[in-house]
Amino acid sequence: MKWNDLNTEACPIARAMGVVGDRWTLLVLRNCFLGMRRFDQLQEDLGITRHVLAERLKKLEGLGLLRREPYQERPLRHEYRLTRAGKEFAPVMLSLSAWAEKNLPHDDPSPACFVLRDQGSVIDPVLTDRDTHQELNHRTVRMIPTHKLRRG
Amino acid sequence: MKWNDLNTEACPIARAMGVVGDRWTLLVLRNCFLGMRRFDQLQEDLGITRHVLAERLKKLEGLGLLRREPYQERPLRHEYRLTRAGKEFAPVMLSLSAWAEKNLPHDDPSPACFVLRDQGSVIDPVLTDRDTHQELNHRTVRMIPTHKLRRG
DNA sequence: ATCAGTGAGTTCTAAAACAGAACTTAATAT
DNA sequence: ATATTAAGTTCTGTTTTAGAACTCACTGAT
Repeated sequence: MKWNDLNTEACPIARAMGVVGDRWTLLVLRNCFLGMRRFDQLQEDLGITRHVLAERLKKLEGLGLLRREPYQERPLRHEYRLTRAGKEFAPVMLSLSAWAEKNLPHDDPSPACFVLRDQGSVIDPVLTDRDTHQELNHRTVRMIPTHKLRRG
Repeated sequence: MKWNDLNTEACPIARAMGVVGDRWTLLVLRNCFLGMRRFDQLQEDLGITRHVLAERLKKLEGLGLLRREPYQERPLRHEYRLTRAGKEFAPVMLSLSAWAEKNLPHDDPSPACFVLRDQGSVIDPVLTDRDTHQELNHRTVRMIPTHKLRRG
């Protein structure tokens, strides 16, 4: 399994590792969710080197999570915006954040949080099954090789 | 922000990046969810170098997602098991996997999948709010700096 | 008692990725 | 002409990772 073609792996978790499995990418995405779109703003806020930021933005564009759009001409300048696929990453970000808040505790409060767009109230996320409405967690869910699926 | 003390960051997403933001860690966890516990089995299945695997297992143990337990004496041998915190990572794994299946498509079916423990049926995960039962996605959720929270 | 095998690592060298800083390019503003 | 801005690119040195070989404590067979 080679790092540079994880995107060709049949396992979705391996392909997902191709997205978040390196330094900085997850934080670039977080800042995009917070509304940042410009290279310099991302660079300054994250303290990432310009070299690596440029590489990550290209990667995220290539994977289809961000798209590069001109926001002015003369001089031509581009900004980065979340695509549909990028926006759909929100539930993952939310799950991950909730997991970390619970399981990697820290004294200070989180500097950012997720709220319901309408009510503005803080979210307590639960993963559920769309059909049965059961809560999905380690007690209710099992991971198995696909070939061991019953009737499938 | 230094890689080696991401765990001291106030932002849970930054701390989460300290867990999954490097090569292999996510796949080590996936294999643990699939029931693998032994060093050699993980090494062979993943094709990771022994050096890096040893380092990742130490990291995951240090973060509290795995614990190292003797499974025989003479010679003393240890295996790695998911802790409570490790098991609670399941919803993240599930969200991430579902996101990747949808947004990083691949021709072949996934070699592993999540099923309901009781029914054995394949899962269609939805993230919801525990209080309002609203579905949580980019249309219903917003990420904001904590200091901009209304009433709080 | 020797000798091959097992499981869980450790050690070595070379390649790749990353950090930190300086440089480039096209334009505007002074 | 000179400085400033935004979005990169290029350079050098350090850290991580890949790939292979080696170690260590035992077991079981010869």
